[in-house]
Amino acid sequence: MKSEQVVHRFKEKGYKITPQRRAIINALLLAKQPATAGELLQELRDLFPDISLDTVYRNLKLLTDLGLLNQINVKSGETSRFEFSDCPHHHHLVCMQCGASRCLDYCAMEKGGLAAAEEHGFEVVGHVFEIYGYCPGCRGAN
Amino acid sequence: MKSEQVVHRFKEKGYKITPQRRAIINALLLAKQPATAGELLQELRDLFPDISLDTVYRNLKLLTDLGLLNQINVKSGETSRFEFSDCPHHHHLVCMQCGASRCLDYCAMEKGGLAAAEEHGFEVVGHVFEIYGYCPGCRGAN
DNA sequence: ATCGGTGCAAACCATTTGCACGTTA
DNA sequence: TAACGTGCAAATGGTTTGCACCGAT
Repeated sequence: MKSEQVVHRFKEKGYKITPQRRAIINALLLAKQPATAGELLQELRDLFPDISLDTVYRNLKLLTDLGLLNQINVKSGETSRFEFSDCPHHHHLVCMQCGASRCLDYCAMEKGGLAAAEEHGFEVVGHVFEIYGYCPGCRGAN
Repeated sequence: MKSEQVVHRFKEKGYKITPQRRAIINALLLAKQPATAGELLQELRDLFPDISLDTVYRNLKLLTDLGLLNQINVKSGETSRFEFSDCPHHHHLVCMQCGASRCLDYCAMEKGGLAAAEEHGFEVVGHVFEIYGYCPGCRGAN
């Protein structure tokens, strides 16, 4: 997804485009892996020393509500990660040592999960599939 | 799983058995669905008006660390649910309306997820697979 | 000139922790 | 009686909200 497409979606909905918003979008687009609000704040501080964490959260929430971002929840109480949702549907490998989150082009739902859910009369809206473990760099390091 | 088995595991590990502990174990065993700390507190108050939420949390954590409970995380910031882990490995259907959590005898990992993860040199420790949507009772109610 | 967006500070909520006392083994 | 477990209160960490000002449209 390109920055301008996101900006366009914003204008379409009547939202204004601020420098902070552009910066948040760009930081997310440049991120090599799904990012946390805190990580984004760090990077954004370079350009906007005064940007606040609440602005980051507000915009992440807005982008998520617009359906542009996926929110990846790891554990209750742990921080969420965000990524653009336009990439082909996929899930993640989450490293328990370094916290890195790699994308995985395998979807559990496609392999029967959906059918299993609907057997129960459930109307499926979404799903989470996350694998925890240690990435190659961290294996055995602990 | 029976209450006495759990108690036995506790003693084995050198933990003491208190009335509160027994009550928490029983409340979890009786629960019709994975329970939250708050729900458990409510029920426990009948027997122990003075039991505190921290005691519930402490014991849920202990039981989880001993591998006796599964902790089901929904969203970051939302409360976790707990269930005994001795039932055959499975996942959940979580209703976004009423919060009910039904068990599902389908495991995404078994269908190829594990292989997909190991392709990346990842050492798999655990995984989460949760399906969100609306249960039969809540469909269309919103 | 509006009205939405921002920074700041304070509020919130689930969960955790420090401490002194009570209870189990 | 020696740990360990508990209740209480306070701390924590992620996230949200109220408010007054500022900036995009």
